[in-house]
Amino acid sequence: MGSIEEAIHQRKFSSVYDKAIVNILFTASWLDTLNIQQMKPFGVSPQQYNVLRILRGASPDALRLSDITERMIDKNSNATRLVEKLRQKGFVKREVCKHNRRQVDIWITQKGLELLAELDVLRGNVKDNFSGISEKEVAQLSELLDKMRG
Amino acid sequence: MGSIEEAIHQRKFSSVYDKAIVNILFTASWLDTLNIQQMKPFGVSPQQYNVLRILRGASPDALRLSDITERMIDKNSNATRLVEKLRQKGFVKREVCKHNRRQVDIWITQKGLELLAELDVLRGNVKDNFSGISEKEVAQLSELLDKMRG
DNA sequence: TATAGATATTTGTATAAACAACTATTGATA
DNA sequence: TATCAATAGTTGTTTATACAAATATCTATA
Repeated sequence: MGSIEEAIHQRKFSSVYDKAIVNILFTASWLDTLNIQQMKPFGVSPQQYNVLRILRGASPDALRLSDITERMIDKNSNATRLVEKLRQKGFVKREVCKHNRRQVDIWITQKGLELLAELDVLRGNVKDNFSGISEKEVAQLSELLDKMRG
Repeated sequence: MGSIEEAIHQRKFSSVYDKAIVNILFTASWLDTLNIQQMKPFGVSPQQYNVLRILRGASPDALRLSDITERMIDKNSNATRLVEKLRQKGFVKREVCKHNRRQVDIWITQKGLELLAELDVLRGNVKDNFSGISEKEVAQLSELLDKMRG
């Protein structure tokens, strides 16, 4: 696909800043599209996958809904509804917290762990998808993004 | 906000590739949230803003719907509906193409140009929002993103 | 021990995304 | 010049986002 200029048929940007912003948004949309296609056969969306990975990180401990929200990539998403979707499919279990009944504890189930294991295999060695860029450069990309957000 | 590790409370990633992907998605969501808030008072969404900028780039010439789709940041969006929303607000004009009646020509109106001018002022010197990163680094960020997409 | 405020989550609702299916028009060709 | 495939755009439908408002519970304190 090459440069962002080719990708969106735009020859000039008003500044390198503007170009970088467009490039980040475009690349994210591109990644999201790939992810949606890859996960669709498994019946989960990228956001649901993200929640499952968060829960696996804490497993076998539970997380509260607010913990999940804090850790989500997209902070605006509605964790209640995502969790409910996952619960209906049997990938997570939820229970009102006994000590503080405002809170809800959520765990990933065995079925959820198995789904992630399948997806891990499918996603394979992530680096295989990025042959044109070195590990060092990828690390640098992350650093620059961190720096950009201030 | 600092590192992606802080931002989403995650200490370790399975690889630098995985971390970069999460970082791109997170940064895009963060930018989108800022953009939504900034544009809301003007009654346009980031996607609609994107379409208007594309049309300004061609102005005073028209673009066909397919041209707009090709140039959009989010290729999955429905250009028909975005254009219709903009038309209802008077920011674009559309007309079935005379030579090929399957095609639709779309122009940005004076009102649309004025809206963009206002938004340009508001968005100000984009670089002011990114004080922690140099112009050189921002350019490098774009290059790395291009490279990552292969 | 009432009560006001803080906290945690849920629900409502308008708008937008994802993606397939449909319509209209044109171009190629038999 | 009919017919079929290709092209350009539109519409339908399900699901998700954005964000405000509501509910439920807890905590501090007068």
